[in-house]
Amino acid sequence: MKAIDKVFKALADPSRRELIDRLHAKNGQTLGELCKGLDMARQSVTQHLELLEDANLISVRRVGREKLHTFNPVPIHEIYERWIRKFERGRLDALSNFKAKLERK
Amino acid sequence: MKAIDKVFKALADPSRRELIDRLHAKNGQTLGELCKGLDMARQSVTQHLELLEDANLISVRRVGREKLHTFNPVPIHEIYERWIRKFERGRLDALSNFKAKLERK
DNA sequence: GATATATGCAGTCAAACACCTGCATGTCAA
DNA sequence: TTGACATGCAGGTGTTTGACTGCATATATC
Repeated sequence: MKAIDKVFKALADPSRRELIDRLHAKNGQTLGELCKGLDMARQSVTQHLELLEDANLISVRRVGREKLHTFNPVPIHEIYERWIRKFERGRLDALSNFKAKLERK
Repeated sequence: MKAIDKVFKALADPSRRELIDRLHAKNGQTLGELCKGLDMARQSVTQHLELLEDANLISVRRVGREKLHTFNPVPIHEIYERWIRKFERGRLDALSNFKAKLERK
């Protein structure tokens, strides 16, 4: 499976997007920390995190008996650059008009 | 299911993203047209299109015996605004610095 | 060492997904 | 009106997903 496909798949689930949001708000959280308030079993959270890791959206390091998670924004940038940006053509044009106007001053 | 969830789900499949790409390249294509080159049965394509329509990513109108499809960029804009943009903070800051510099001139 | 805590591993299960086939209906055109 | 064409509808199937439970292992703390 292509890397970009994994990212889109990973983002398809609301629980996983919430996990990303939480890590973006506070990086380095443990598995246990991430479980709190996510009304589902620890194992389910683990599975979601594995999927996110496989899509390179988070990275993991062990410290003692704890597992610390870090959000990686690169794949989301790539999705934006390679796929979403082309649908934002209008806005990009607006920006380049803005620049052009300034250069004419 | 929340509207934004439907959009993410709809984007999770590569075939559906290809359909969007194709409609973005050329709007108003019929079902038959969209089937060509998409190595799968017509019914499968229909299902994908239904899902895209449900996510409001395309709209459909009938003309005679044909079904014409039109791409709607709004949900993708919304995903960008409501979810992706916050991870692009660095770039946004760069833009506002750019503006600030200009205003100081 | 004993106990509590954090996470890992294996297996189960229902529902959703992504595909298919066969037949039906509706529309255009000769 | 009849034949060709575009799409719709119903139902079937194998795989993946998203959740669970129970038990195992590793690490910190007393």
